[in-house]
Amino acid sequence: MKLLPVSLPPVAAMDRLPLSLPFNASDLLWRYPLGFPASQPPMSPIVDFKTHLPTSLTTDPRVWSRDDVITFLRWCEREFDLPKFEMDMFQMNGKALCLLTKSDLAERCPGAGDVLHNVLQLLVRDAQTLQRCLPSSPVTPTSRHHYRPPLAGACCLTSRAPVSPTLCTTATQLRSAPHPPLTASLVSCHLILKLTYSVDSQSGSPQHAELVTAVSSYHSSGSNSNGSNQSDSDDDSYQESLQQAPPPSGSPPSTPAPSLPPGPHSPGKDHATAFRPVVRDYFSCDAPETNTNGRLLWDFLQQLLNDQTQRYTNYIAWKNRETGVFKIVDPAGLAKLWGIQKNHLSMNYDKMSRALRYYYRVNILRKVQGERHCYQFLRNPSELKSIKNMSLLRQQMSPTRPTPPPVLLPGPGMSIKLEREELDGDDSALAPTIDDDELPTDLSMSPTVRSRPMHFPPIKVESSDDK
DNA sequence: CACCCGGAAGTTAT
DNA sequence: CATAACTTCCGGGT
Repeated sequence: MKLLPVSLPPVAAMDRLPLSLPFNASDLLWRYPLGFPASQPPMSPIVDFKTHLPTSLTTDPRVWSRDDVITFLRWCEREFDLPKFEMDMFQMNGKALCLLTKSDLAERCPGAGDVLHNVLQLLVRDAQTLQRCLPSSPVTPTSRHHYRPPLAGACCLTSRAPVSPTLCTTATQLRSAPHPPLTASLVSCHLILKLTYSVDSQSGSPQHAELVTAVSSYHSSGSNSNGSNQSDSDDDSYQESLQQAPPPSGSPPSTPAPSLPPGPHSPGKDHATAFRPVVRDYFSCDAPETNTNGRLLWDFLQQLLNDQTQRYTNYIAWKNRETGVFKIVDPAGLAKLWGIQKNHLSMNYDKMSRALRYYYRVNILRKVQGERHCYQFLRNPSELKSIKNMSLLRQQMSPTRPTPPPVLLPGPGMSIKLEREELDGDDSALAPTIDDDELPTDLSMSPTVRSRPMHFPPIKVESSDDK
């Protein structure tokens, strides 16, 4: 009997991707999530079973015909060594199948209901996620906008009823077509916001108005986003229209760059066979639960930093990719982008940098001392995602959170900085070697977590290309 | 004055 | 409802 596709994969499978190792020679790939296609991290067991779906089936079970349902059930019998299904009990299309509860399924196929239910749930959830994922720029709103029901008017940008083969074509084209420059992304953002809000009968609401003006405002400020002061007070310059707004300075012309995960997807049946493998190249879409998709700040920064066409180098750029050191070139501009991403339109560098500082305590980031706007990633993206998984797993598997090991608090007069300098030792290491179990992922101010001292002394970085 | 730091409290999505 | 991950504000240091 094969591994059942249950919701929670074994911890060992999730937290030990090859790339999550401490930084040995082969791990220099760690700053290059976009280099993965050549050496993809292995798929999680959850996702893996989908690769074996009959090619005649789309990945979205909700669009299956009756025949598809039968095909799927036959496949499940084989794939999971299930007892033979009574096919008369499944004279329904995929949509109906998906509506069956676990107990419904258990009635229809005793002993296999759970498996069937899990498989279907995973397929549905994945399909839903992929639909939400359509806009691929990191500078687009995530969760709160895309979790709304698909909207006809927005389908070209966000999602569409799952059956459309045209979307499949569109999605493929989107991936292969020249990637829109930032301006286009923001216009898309604007359109998505407008359309999704109008669904809620909120068009014209203060929030709606604010969103639109904020994007416009960003465009107008983009022309002079040279790192100079551009704080909250620029919210009063909304005059420029989106169409007239110039792209951010130095924004390169459109270039092919299907770089920003996740890619668009729809399971149009005719295209499913050819389409499915392509979609899986975007590993961030492989595991919906772990796809932060730019919602988290570190992920957002990584996406900007690793943009294949380097569209965001005027905002943020690697200083040393190997060591994870990067520089925020345009603090105000980057903060704006982050604000748009999170729909916190009064975001500024002060606030964003506070969020960055919270990463210090969990060893995701550290400051490059003496270098303005320079930070260093201490963990690669795959590690961070793995850690996130572990954290989730822990919460789901144990009713009580394990208490962190006792840590000596620095005395009242002792600053953390001093302690860091005293620690010393593994400074020469390219990157820290911490047991994942030690790494807190909770950024909250909980005293149980906060007391952990930093392990790494501040570093100096060669600043040849920086003043 | 612009960073940078971290405490404290609040917010939002999950 | 609990929690994670910020967001917002701020006083203090460089």
